Amino acid sequence: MNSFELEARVPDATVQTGIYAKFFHGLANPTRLRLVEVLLEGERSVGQLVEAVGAAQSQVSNQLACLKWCGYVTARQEGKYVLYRISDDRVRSMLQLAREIVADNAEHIQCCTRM
Amino acid sequence: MNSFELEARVPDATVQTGIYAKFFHGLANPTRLRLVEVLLEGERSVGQLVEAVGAAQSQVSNQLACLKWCGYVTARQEGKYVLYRISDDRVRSMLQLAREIVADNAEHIQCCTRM
DNA sequence: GGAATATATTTAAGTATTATAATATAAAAA
DNA sequence: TTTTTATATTATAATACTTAAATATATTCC
Repeated sequence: MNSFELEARVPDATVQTGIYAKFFHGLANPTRLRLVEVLLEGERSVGQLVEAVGAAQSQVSNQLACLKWCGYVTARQEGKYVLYRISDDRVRSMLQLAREIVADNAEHIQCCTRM
Repeated sequence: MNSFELEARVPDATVQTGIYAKFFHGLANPTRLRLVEVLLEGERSVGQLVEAVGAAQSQVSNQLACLKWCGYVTARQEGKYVLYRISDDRVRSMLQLAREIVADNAEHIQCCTRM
């Protein structure tokens, strides 16, 4: 039984929810979130991103691939460079909203020790 | 060396980013996201949530604990029930924004196979 | 107080993610 | 065409997450 057949047994709401969970998963990693933050300042090459986030080149490349799958970024080749940019500027609003929510609920937020 | 000492060596931006990454991680799981969606309709007991999302009681309880750590929900005891609710209604806006971004970038989004 | 119900915690096994290192590809420069 | 530079892919070991089952706690009802 493949994943399509599996999903057919699950209520629609649940399938849909899975897509958004994956979407949020894109931002659920410090390196990826940092990459998104840097890219919100403008288009960057992989090399520039490696320097900006201070992670290994292969990791940055892998995480960029993940962000691309999730639809956060798009890439274009420019000579020997590959330039990445944010696909949709509303990501900026989403991060801003998250910052506000976290700030205003600081007393409820602790360091997540489980899960 | 504990986590505080470790964090002291990392640039501030990175530490801050970690908090938001954890915050997004709260929504990066289908069961938790579904719980948040149900709770956006109103306060619910654990039992009601178990029925609504169709997961085991212990899992729901664990995921609720995670959402509580992340600051998404707060709980209060009401007799023998524990009632959960969304801490901040702006979570609704965040989910709506995510839906719009996903919808408008459908062509870039594929099923994330790596990471 | 004891049984029943509601919720929380713990444990363990299975699975997925992450970081690192090594290797591969592809464009540009020499 | 060889070398260099930029990026992508793959493999793997370490870690984290998820799920399910078992058990614990806490409240109400009898």
